[in-house]
Amino acid sequence: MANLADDIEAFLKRLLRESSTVEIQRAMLASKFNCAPSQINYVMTTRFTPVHGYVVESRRGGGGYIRIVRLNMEKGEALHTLVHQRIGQRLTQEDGYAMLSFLLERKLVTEREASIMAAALMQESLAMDPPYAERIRATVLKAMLLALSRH
Amino acid sequence: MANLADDIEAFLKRLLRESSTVEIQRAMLASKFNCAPSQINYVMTTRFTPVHGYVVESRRGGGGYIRIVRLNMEKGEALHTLVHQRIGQRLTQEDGYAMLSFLLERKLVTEREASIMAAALMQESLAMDPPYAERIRATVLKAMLLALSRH
DNA sequence: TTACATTAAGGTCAGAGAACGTCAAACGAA
DNA sequence: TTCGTTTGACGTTCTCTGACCTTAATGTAA
Repeated sequence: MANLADDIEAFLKRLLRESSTVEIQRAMLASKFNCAPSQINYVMTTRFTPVHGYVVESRRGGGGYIRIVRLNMEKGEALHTLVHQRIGQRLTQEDGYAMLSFLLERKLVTEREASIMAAALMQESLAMDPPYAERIRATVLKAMLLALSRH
Repeated sequence: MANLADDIEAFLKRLLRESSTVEIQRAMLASKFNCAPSQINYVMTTRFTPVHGYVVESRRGGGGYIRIVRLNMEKGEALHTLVHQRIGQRLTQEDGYAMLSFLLERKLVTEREASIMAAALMQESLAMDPPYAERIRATVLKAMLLALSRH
């Protein structure tokens, strides 16, 4: 117990109780805990994943940082249930749309938001052969923007 | 974290909220921020590209200048332009995110909406091998829902 | 007027520096 | 042994600078 990773986790979570976002510099934090900088990455990947309710963003280069964002679990409980229990490895378009109308009913998303997501899930947005990521992404974004322009 | 490029970007964008055109002298701006003149070019090429919604014109020699023009578009027009002119057959994550910040700056999307779209464009959402549509869609929807729970 | 020189801009590019990321190997407690 | 932890070497990305280049306006002498 009381190993380094746990200490760093505790330290960060204490900060995250104050505010929903914490921004640190990797080298700073590492020197504060007298460890290798890569230890910070280890803590991020083992303790601050979306499954744990956090999202980690970072930027390299001068002025770089690591930012941890605490997800709103209570408010997002339905969302987390969907993410972690209802959506498996695969998802059909119909099932996806069904979830969207569920989210709409519960007023967890606005109509605009639902239409954005529907666009991203459209068969036409995702079916590509060969499906290189950049091509798919272009199609997806176009679809989402077109969906927006209907409102 | 207080890097120069971000400061200069913020300074210029504040000016660009007042008027749609800003004209500066490179050396002036550089000395105002205590940096090398070429730093200004760096800011231009990384933050004020057409994808970000800006056009930069300049002239050398005596009386030279750098002029930044904010592309001013109505809502429908902006979306239409993005879809039909800025997004080609392929789209990198970087360019996609730049467009999202363009949409946010112009208040054409809310932060929630932008974060949904960012999620759909994430490399992790789209890079799958082999990328059958149903698998991609599952990843994409998970990502979008997680994005929602940040608000 | 022409031609050339000077001065006053901005442009480009390579390289250094500043962060963060990855991964395999070593370590260590249960 | 096993599995989570920890480190260090090496990689990638973003920022920033300085030397050198190009272009435009102006001044000057023939």
